[in-house]
Parts: sequence; structure tokens; C-alpha cells
Amino acid sequence: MAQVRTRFAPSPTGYLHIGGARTALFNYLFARHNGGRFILRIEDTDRERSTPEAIKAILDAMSWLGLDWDEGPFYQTERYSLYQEKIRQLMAEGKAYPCICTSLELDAKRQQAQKEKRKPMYDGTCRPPEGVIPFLPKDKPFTVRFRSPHDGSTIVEDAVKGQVVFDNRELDDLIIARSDSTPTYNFCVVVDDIEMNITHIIRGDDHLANTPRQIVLYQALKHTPPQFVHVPLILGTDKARLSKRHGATSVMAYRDMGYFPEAVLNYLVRLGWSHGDQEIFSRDELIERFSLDSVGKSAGVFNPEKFLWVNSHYLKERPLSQLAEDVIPYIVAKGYPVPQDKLWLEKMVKTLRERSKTLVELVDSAGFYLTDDISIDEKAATKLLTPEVRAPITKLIEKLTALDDFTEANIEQVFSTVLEDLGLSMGQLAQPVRVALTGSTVSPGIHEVIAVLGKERTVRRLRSALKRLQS
RNA sequence: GGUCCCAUCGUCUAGUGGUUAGGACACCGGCCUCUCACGUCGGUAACACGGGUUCGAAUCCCGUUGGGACCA
Repeated sequence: MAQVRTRFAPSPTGYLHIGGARTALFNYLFARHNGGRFILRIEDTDRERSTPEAIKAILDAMSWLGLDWDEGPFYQTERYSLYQEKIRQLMAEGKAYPCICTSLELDAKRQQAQKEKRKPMYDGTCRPPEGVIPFLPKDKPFTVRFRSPHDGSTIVEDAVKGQVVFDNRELDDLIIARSDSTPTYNFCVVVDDIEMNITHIIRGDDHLANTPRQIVLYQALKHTPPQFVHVPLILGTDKARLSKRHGATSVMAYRDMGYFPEAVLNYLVRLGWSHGDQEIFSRDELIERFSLDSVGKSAGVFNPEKFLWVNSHYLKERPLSQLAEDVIPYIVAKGYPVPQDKLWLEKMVKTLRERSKTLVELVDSAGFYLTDDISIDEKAATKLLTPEVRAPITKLIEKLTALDDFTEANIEQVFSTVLEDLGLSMGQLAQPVRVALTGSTVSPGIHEVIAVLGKERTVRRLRSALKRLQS
């Protein structure tokens, strides 16, 4: 078998979205699995809607995900001469012809057809008889149409959908060049995929209906079509195609929300692909196990909860030193000073990771570590910082101050003695202390909090809580 | 509207003629416990419907229904 060559071909009309990322991922995995090449092609022929910002956004997102491509990016706008050449060739061979119908005329016919409940198709006004090669109109603007077969059928052999048969009567004569002579989408795709020796076209199944048109173009250009692989779309909760109104769909938005690229890939790959009961896959495992046979046929609903769970898995697995690095940009984004002591950061992160699902969540709950300017929850204070806790807290301050080796184990020991001396339960002391130190009733284990905070900050906060009791 | 695609718990899915229909997320309950989580144990929950084929259908065929995509 010839070397596998796949491509991802986004239009740069916006950011890279979740669906596009999955398509890119499947192309990437299939190429890597087969030791093939993965090609990136930017389909920017829609000049109105394509922007340089979008191109950059897409490339950035691809890099962030680690979907590195082997060739490209190629830009279709730089390849016009190639398309033009192919169009001339098709015209010379009588496989395409100039059409002088104006859009006004075509609109009228379309409306007429609709009124008569006929399928609105090009009626072939300018289509020359078989074998006749018409002259190009000198005085009128014209488009170029592809001369489509009107009988027989075109069969798409799809790796996911199986055989899909289209009646050629459904195909009308596709415009391949506009009146300003720019080539159209379906034509460029085919020319490029031929030119780039693409062996497998893995794309969303929204392209399935376009495929017979492309196949007849392959035939006209005397090339066997590649293997088509139409992957089901990703849907929103309402089962409609995933779009902005379903919430965040941009890959980079998930980075900003504190997701790991590994989690994005892992979640996306499982939407439409499976390997037995396995849920978590490393990149190497994916490359090793990915196959087209286990791509499902039906569309899948994007499920934010499961995505969160996958992310939290990676959050728990990540080496602490790594995580301490990961967290820094999010600390900056929150406007907290970045702690300079890496080891301390690691300790901090260690206490928080079990109760966070994203990096943003983690940093959100780290406020009491990162700043001394903590706000105390009023309700919690009223309920827990009562006169009865004055004695135990005073005693705790005393013992902690005297503690030389400020480790979690020793702190726990201190707690035990205080509780024993005063005949209190853990909850009676831990909760007030928690409020005093973190401002909230929810936090990591109180001994770890104290150990990470350190003696000085702990004692200071406990004292200030006592002061608060007095007033 | 025309063409095409799809159909297993709420969601992602395993399953390819014989299973108590399995797993994961979510949800509910127990345990753990200084709070919240994590973890752990258990639970609720699905083969869209109707016809065939077959000794036997989630599994094969047809139809219906429902959803989706493309075109307009």
C-alpha cells in the first residue's frame, strides 16, 4: 500500500472549534498510526470571510493540541494558477463549458421551479451538445460549469458509512469558476487532494452529500478518488449541530478555562471512536490503537460534564512539578502575585488538585494561599467564630508558636493535644480554624493548610480572628 | 420540499445470531472523614416502533417514526 497521506483543511473564517479539532485529530492519528503524512491546508478561497487572524488562531490551536503536521500549511489562494490550468484543461476537453446565464435569470428559474414543486437545478441552457467545444464569450461575463453526467449513478465507497449510492440525475452542472474567474470550493478541493496525493479524506459527514460531485470531478481529471471517511458530526445537547449557542466551542476557550490539551484530545477522540471499555488514552496509545473500523456511524452529543471529568483525571495524574508550572499563567490571569518558591507552589497545588476539575478552578480556590488579603465569609464567621473558640484557638496559637518542625504530622499532633486538653472534637476546632485561615468553611484538610501556610501566616490569621471575636 | 445519513441507559459507548445487555460520565445511597472533594462499595436507568428471516434476534431484511446533514 502506498504511503498514507491525510489532510486537515479548515477554512480560516473563525477559530478552531471542537468539531474541527476532532476531525484534525482523526486525520493526525490515522496518519501517525500508519506511518503516513499529515498535511495542513488552509482553504481560504472565500476571500470575504477568510482572515489572517483566523489563520493564526487555527495554527495556534493546532500547536497547543500538539497536532503537528508534516507538510504545509498550504494556502489555496496561492494556488490559483493551478486551478486555472485545470479549468482550461477541462474546457479544452469539452468537460466544462462557459455559461452566460446571469444570476438574475437563474434566480427566476429557480423560483419558477420551486413554484412548480420541481427540484431547482440548472437547466442546461448553456450546456453544449456532447463533443462540442464552444468559444469563450468575448463581450459577456461568464462562469464555467462542469459538464456532469446525467445518467447512471455515482457510488461513494465510504470507510464509515459503507456504500452510498447517488443518482446522477441529482447532480446539476456545478459552477467551477465564478465570473471573476476564481475557482469554487468543490473544484479546489479535488484539484488539491489530487495534487497532494491525499490517500484518505477524513472529514465531517456534512460533506457526504458533496462527495458525488467531487467523484465525477476526479473522473474528469482522470484520477481514482481517494478513500473517503465521513465522520459523524458533534451535536449540542439539543441534538442540533454543535454551535456557539451551545456554549464554548473554541478549542482555545477551553485552554483559557483551564483544560489540558491531553484532556481535549482524549475527550474528543471518544466522541465517535472507541476501543472496548477504555476511557483514558495517552497520545501514544491513541496512535497505536486508532483505527477507522471503530469509528461509529451516529452523531454524538457533546457532554461538558464528561469532558470535565476527563480533565480532572489529567489534573490528578499530572506530576506535581509540572502542575506547579501549568498553574502560573492562571495565577497571573487572576491577578495574584506569582509565588517564587517552586517547591512551595507544588505543596500548595498538591492540596488543591483533588478538589478541582480545571486549572482555573484550582487557582480560584487558592486565593487564601496566594494573598493575605482574604475575605472572611460573614455567615461562616457568625456561626463558627464564637466566644467559645477563644480558648482553643489561643491554646492552638501557643502550641503552634512553640512548634519547631512545622510539618503536617507535627501539626496534627498539636491538634490532638489541644483537643484532648479541652475535651473537644476535631470538628469543633477544625471548622473555626478553617474559617480563620481560609475565610471559608470549605478548604483542603486543615493540617495541610496550616503546613503550607507556614507558622507565621497561620498565627497571624488566628490572632486576627481572635481580635475579630472581641469586637 | 428533494437527496443522503443515523437510531443500545439522560449522555458517550461495548456488543457483529444464543450475554442476568457490559463499561464510563451524570444522578441517588452507604463507607471514609475536620469541611469540601478524592477514593471506595452499591443502586436507578437503554436495545424507538411494527412486520418479517431464523430453533433463536439489540445484532440480518423491509416499513414506520424520530433526529441530523446537504441542496434550495
